[in-house]
Amino acid sequence: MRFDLVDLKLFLAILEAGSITAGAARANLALPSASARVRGMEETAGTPLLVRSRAGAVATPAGEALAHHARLILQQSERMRGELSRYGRGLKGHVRLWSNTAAFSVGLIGDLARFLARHPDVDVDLQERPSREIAPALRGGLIHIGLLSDVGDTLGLETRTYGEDVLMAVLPKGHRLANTPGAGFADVAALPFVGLTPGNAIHQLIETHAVALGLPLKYRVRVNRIEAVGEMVQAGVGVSVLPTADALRVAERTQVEVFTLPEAWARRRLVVAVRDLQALPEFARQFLDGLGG
Amino acid sequence: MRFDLVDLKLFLAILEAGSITAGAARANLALPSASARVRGMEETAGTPLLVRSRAGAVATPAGEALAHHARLILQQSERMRGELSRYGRGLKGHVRLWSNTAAFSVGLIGDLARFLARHPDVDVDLQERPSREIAPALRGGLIHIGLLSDVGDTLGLETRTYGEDVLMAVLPKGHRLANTPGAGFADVAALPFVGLTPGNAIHQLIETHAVALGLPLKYRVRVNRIEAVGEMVQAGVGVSVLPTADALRVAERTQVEVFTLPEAWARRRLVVAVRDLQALPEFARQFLDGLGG
DNA sequence: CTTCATCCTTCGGAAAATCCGAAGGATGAA
DNA sequence: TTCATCCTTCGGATTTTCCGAAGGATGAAG
Repeated sequence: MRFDLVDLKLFLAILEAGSITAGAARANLALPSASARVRGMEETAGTPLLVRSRAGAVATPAGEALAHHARLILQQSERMRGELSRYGRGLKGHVRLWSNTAAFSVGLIGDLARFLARHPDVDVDLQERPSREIAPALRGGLIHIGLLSDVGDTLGLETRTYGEDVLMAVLPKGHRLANTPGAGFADVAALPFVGLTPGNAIHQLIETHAVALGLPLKYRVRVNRIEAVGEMVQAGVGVSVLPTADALRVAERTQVEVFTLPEAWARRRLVVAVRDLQALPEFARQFLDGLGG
Repeated sequence: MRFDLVDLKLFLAILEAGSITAGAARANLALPSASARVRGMEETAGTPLLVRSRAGAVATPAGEALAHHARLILQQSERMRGELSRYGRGLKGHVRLWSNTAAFSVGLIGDLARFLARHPDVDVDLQERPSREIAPALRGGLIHIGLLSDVGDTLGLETRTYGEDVLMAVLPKGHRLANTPGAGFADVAALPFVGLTPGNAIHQLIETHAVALGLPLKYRVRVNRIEAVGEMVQAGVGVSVLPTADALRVAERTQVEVFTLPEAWARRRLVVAVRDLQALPEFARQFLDGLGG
């Protein structure tokens, strides 16, 4: 079969080294073998892949395309090797899990850590994906479990509520707002603000609503670690807004006040979904049991 | 080298067929060859991959993991073959492009169609990704061009403005709001609404701001094609909100009124980014020239 | 213009991997 | 007990792959 993994590895080695000669050496092949392999690939593709010159070889556009895919394939193959070798050393299973961003803030990390501690012989492959990609992946059998927002299309999947993503305000200790009945986002947004770095989904949600209220947030500082938010607020730099789980953790470690935002947009239902509970492997079901426990 | 493509194909064939015997036949191999390959894979992995029984063979958890990766690898390899065969038939280049959702509404599809028509010998691989994934992919050389929101991290990339994603209101012909100076989203959100299907990013943005205004949208109907929105509005079902490009196209084909929403959140700047303009292949630069032209 | 170094290709035989048919268990149903 | 089905093992044949040696091609150096 043409385009075996040796072919792909060799081709990348040639591009990196700049010549077939040097690439062959890197791939532990004799020069004639490398040359023959390249010729074979070019015959199969029906187009030149390398431009040979006095100084060496560079890729044609077709060669670039080949290299692009070769990198992806070899990377995937490397990941596979790694996983399988762990099975050889006693691993019992691999839970494949996709989650939207929100679920990370609702205790997923905690559940995950607890599960991994209790089941040292089960690995978890967790990836963050938009909700709308998760349902098709479940249907196609690509993953075992999905955590997604319930506004998406979950037809034909088995689901149960995982949690709610509710935002909380974080204030310096003793701040008057903490004991003000009826306080809401508008009150918080009017104060100096400790923000997360742009691109963060929660940040964007908050920003959006602040602008909608005609209250553009007054950022004193922007940080990219949740813990840093707590320290900044504690120091009196400003106030902030975090998902419940993060806010409570921050409240444990630093001297701050928190309260739940009453606005409807601060609350989103998250569901855990599987294609077929019966068909789920044992280890995946164990993981499911630990979710939200 | 262990785990060549024949191995992977064979393994999937065995799982589908339910036995090594039948899988070997599907993979055009004699039974002993298949058996030897499976044994070789198991030795390399250091763990059983199949449970043999009287009735056939089923995968162990390790085997499931292998199958998972095998599917991905073979799929990628198939895509590579397809691309390369097109080069054999005269293809000159392949532009790899990731875009966030918003850019689809700002004429990207039009630019794309125009480019493909003018350059029949260049293909475009367009994928929709969140903005925050695009910059790293550019830096890593995974893609040629990225279209993303400028709130993200574009440090070290060459960028220029591509367009703005501005939302417009869509109203039935002759609706009074169309000629009301100072009309805004609050006026529109108070009317019966023609919505897009949940999960759509624009839909979520609109929903968010409606709730923030204390005006939960009154959906008469939800559709998933832009054209259908125009027909619904024309029929007097309700009003809607669409990106400028879509709104104008709808206005051409159906009898509706449109006006731009004045709110700040309805306006987002989009940029086109590359890692290094100099190093860009010729065909990718041509594509770049056509963007926003 | 000649020489030389570098890079690639071609050729032929050796080594290795792969394949297949035949024969030999193992296992559960009849 | 017999039989059918599925898997494994064995030995030889075939095919693939590899490498060293020899042979262009090309541009730089003398």
